Parts: sequence; C-alpha cells; structure tokens
Amino acid sequence: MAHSGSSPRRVTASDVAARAGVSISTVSKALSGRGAVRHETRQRILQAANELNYQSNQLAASLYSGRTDTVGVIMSDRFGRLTVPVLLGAIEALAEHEIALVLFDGRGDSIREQHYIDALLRRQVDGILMAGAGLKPRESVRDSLPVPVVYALAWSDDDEDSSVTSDDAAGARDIARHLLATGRRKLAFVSGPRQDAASHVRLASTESVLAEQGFGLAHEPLYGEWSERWGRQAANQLLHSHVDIDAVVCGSDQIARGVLEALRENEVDVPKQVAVTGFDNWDVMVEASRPPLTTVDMSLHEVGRQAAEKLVQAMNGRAEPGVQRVDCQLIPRESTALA
Amino acid sequence: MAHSGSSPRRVTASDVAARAGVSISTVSKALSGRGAVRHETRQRILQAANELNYQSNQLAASLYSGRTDTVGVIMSDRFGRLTVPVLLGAIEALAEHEIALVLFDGRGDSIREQHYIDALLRRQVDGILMAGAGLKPRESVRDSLPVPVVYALAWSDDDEDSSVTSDDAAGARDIARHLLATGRRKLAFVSGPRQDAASHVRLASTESVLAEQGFGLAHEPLYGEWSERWGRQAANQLLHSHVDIDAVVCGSDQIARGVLEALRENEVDVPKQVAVTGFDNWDVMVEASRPPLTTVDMSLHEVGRQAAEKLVQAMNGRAEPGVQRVDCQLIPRESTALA
DNA sequence: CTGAAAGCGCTAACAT
DNA sequence: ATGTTAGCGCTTTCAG
Repeated sequence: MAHSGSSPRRVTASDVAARAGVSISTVSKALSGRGAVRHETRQRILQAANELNYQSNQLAASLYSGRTDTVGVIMSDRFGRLTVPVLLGAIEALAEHEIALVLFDGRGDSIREQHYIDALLRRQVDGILMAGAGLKPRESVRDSLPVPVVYALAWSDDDEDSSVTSDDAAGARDIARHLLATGRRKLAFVSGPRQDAASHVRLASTESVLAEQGFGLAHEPLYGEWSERWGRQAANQLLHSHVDIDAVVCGSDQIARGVLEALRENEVDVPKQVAVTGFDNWDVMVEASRPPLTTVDMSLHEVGRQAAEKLVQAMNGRAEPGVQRVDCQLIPRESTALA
Repeated sequence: MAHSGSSPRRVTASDVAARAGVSISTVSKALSGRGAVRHETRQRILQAANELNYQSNQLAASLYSGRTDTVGVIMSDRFGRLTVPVLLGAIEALAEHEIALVLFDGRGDSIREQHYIDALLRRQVDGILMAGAGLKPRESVRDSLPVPVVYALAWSDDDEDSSVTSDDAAGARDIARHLLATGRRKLAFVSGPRQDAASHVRLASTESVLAEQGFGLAHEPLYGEWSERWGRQAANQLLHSHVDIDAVVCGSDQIARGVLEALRENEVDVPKQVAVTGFDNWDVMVEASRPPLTTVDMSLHEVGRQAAEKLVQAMNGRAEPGVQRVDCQLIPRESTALA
C-alpha cells in the first residue's frame, strides 16, 4: 500500500521519549551514541524508535550545529555529455562522506546562477560546487561567500579560488606523441569551431609536440562543428586537397568518426595509410566506429570526484586554492595501430 | 577575491535588527511582507539587510513551518540517456515552483535506495521522486511514507501510487502505422535483448498493428544488444536470409543506425527499397545517420516535468494515484519517405 | 506599528 | 545515568 492521502504526523524525539518512558535528552544521547546511557535504557529507546519508525529531524540538528552535510551544485552551462559524468563523480564522492547534494541548473545564465547561489545559502549548504561544461576559465562567482566554493571542469579565473579540471592539453600532447611514436609525420588537424577553447588548446598542444621535432602540420587546421557530418566533410576536403597525410587528429570522437566513415568510403585504409584519433572516449562513438578509435579519456568522473573531495576538505577548513588538473588517459585502439 | 580561509560568520536577522534599530520580529515582518510595518521602517530594514548581505536561514523557517520547499530525487537505476532528460524536465518544473531538489543515485540497489529515502526523510523533504530508467513496473517503495512519492519512467506496480511514464507502446504503434501508410507491408523487427521490456512492448505494438490488417512480420524478430554493431549484424542477417523485406523496425536509434550503415554498404536504397525506423530520437544518432532517421521521441523531458508537477500537486494535498502516460511523438524523416 | 515571548525539534552544558 | 534548561534562527500570536 502506498502513502494515503493524509500523511501521518511526523514522529519526533518526544514521541520516542514518551514511549520509552525517558526524557527527550536521553533519547538524543542514546540515538547519537554521544552520551552515557545505561545499556538497558538504550535498548528500550532503540526499540521505541524502531516501532515508531522515527527519523530524526535533521533541520533541528543543523540549526544547532550549523552544519547541514549538504552541498549545493550548480551546473553552470547546460547539462551535457561533459557535465553529467562530472556530476556523477561528485555524487559518488559525496555519498561516501554521507553528504547530500542540492542541484540547480544554471543554464549558462549568470543571473540565474546568482539566484541559485542565494537559494543555496539560505538553505545553509556547507559548500558549493560550480560545474561548468566549458573547458575554459570562468568568472569567479562572487566576493567572499560564507561557504567554500570549488569549480569543476570550467575553472575560476581567480587563483584564490579552487578548481579541478581535466588536463586536456596534456591529453592532446599524448595523442600527438603517440602518433609520432607510431611513425606518423604528416598530420592534419580537424576540430570544432575555431573560437572554442577546446579547439584552441588541442591545436596548440599538437603543434607544440610537432615543433619539438622541428616540423609542423601537413595541412592547415580545419574548423567546423562538433559533428560527424563535419568530420565527413573535412575528410573529403583533405582527400581532395591531395596533400600527403598519414594521420588526422580530431578534436572530438564525433568528428573522428565522421572522418573514419569518409575515409572508409573512399577506400583509404585506416590505420595502414592514415591514422585517426579522437577525443573524449565516448563509448557510443568509440565502439561503433570502424576501426575502433584511438582517443583520450578526459577522466571526467574523476574530475567530479576530486572536485567534491576538494570541497569537503575546504569545508573542513583545509582549502587549497589553485587549479588542479586531472590526468587524461590515452586509449590506443586500432585506428592508430602500427601498419 | 574569493572567500578567504576563515569564512565570515553568517549574518542573522538579529544583526539586521541591530543595524536598523528595530526588533527581530519587525525584521521578519518587513522581509516576509506578512506583517504591518511602516513604510519608512521597512526601507530601513531592507537597506540594512542589503548592506549586510543578509540571507535568511531557511532551516529555521522550515523548522517552524514544517515545509522545506525541497524534494528528494532518487535515480533508482544508473544515470543514462533515458534518465538524464527526465531529471532535467523535473528540475525545470521544480525551479518554476521555487523548489529545490536533493539528488541521490540509487544505482539499482534497493538497499541503497532505502538508505537514501531515510536520508531524505531526515532532511524533511516535502516529497520524493523516484526516477527509474527501466520502462517497466517496479516495486512500490515502502508502506506509508510521511510524504508523497511519484514515480517517473519506471512506474510503480501498486496502483495506489502515482506514476508518470512514456507511452512508448503507442509510439511503437505510430511507427507501424506510419510504415503501413507509406505503403510498406513486409516488415522485419530488430531490437535489443529479448527479455528487455522495451523489446517486448515494441514488438507487441508492431504486431498488433499488423494483425489489424490481417498479416504479420515478414521475418521473425531479431534480438541482440542495444548497439550499432548489432544493427549491422542484424541487417546482414536479413540480407542473407533473402526474405523479401520493405521495412526494418528497430528498437532503438542506435540499432537503426547500424542497420542503415549495413544497408548502405550493401547498396540497398533507403528509403526506396527498404524503410528503416528507430526509437528515441537521440540527436547524435539521428542527425548523423544517412539518410536521416524516422523515429519516435519519447518526450522524456515532459515525463520529468509532469512527474514533478504531479508531485507538487500531491504535496499540496491533491494526490492523483495511477499511471499517467505521456504521448510520444513520431518524427518522420527521410529513412521512411515515400519512394 | 512595534516588541516581547513562546515554540518548531534537536543538542549539549549543567545539575541532580 | 538521567533530567532540566538554554538556545540554534526564525515566525507568529499577543500586548503594548
């Protein structure tokens, strides 16, 4: 049977006390385990609590203690492929500390964000996690909040703040080095919009690795959308340019998959003639692409976890300002295998 | 500047009162707007509150009122493509009511689920939303909770409970009718695992529509994984069977995309020779497939919204038991266009 | 129109 | 070992 229309009144410590024949404070001691209570009395109280299905009112406890064991999370950009894993990692880490999480969706609107920060403060959260999708710095949320704040993924531009993000620059360098190590020298670069930070970082990393060896890209960078369709177009463009290429570095798995498809349709052998790399390690793309795609996992779950841990630390008075970068993982698959 | 190590003490109504030279209760009246306060006094109080950056302590207010304007959400299965849109819809609807949401991830573990329900009750949430990914009934969460519960997507097996889910059976019928309306008669059916409720419902709907016209599937149903790879395999299986087919009904967009790819590689013209349909309207799949895929949108966002609305209603004493099914939308695209 | 006082449910000194 | 009391910050009678 489900709950009936009129909910039963919530049972309080005083109900338990009455039933066990003791005072309220004895109930509190018995249940919290923090006072000296005779064994037999404790048993009686536990039984009464059980029979009444008593759940202590944490509001009252928090009002007294000043702690709610709750943190606020504001998704500052839209929810998406990047932010959901971060959120999940944070949830997991917080659950281990028995901390609950109040979630708001800021939708990339800073007015709304402010509004939600106020709502969180009124709810007396012990800390705030700002989770943003953009792999770029964002404005600090406000001067002097009464609780610690940690930024996840999109880090704060103020280095007094604490942020945790993914070291995607290193990931992109790993990709480039992997290509060099497997003998490729003539790289093309295909990414999303030119103005996106992700495009910029990945290009810069790729070029810096090549520069160490004294050469550059074999074809000028191609910019478009973060889509498979653009990947297909770009690959065709490369093919028609007749520039000699032995690897295509893509800004995302989606783009890479489009590139793979177009190459396949033009009977270019991957990885023999051309290697292809992605970025994200997005299971759906990576498993379905032919051949399976070498890519970089941004460890987003871990970014979420570590951001949450950092916040908990700060809540315990051990704040660590600065931007922490979580390592990415190169995932080599067949699309770059040695010929 | 960010928050410094030692956070400033939180400012309370009594600070505001002191600064405005009035009593605490006058502050309360002025700020809540619920008491009679002289205009000039109110101004003074508002100004003081502003200067001190006062945020009222909702814990205290809730302790008094018995309302927290907070609901708990438990994702009972893993987060996934299905549950995230539901969650987003719920967040959106709750935000409109100025209700916050405490989120837990039950991970399909009912012990954990119970644990989180208790945690929510201790936090005095006004209601609980159980969001499950499985398109099938689930056990009612517990006898007689002190707050209303609404189930989203995975509905409760107890019809005293309130649930909101997607009418995917109707969606699957729409697909079948659409194929008949565009002249197809020889349908194949490719889905995920045989034991999954989604497979079962979609097959049953398809067959019932065909039965109305007095015929059945042209090929026995094919079951596999919810993956593109399986879609490709299944399509090859169909081609090798040499059974005459003019449409492939797929249990998901991913499968459909695999089917499309395999057909394309075998130079079967879609939609001229064979029509293909998916299920989900998952942008990434649908946009990248060639030709664009006819599919069904399960209105998951709307399921989340309506579940949240239903919960708010129940919290206001107007519970409506039963399972409510949100309409799906047929999205016709080129993969079923008339020849 | 304003303030003093009681109380929401809990915890922790302090007293017994 | 147990009970009494004060108080967390707010809202709301009830007096003035």
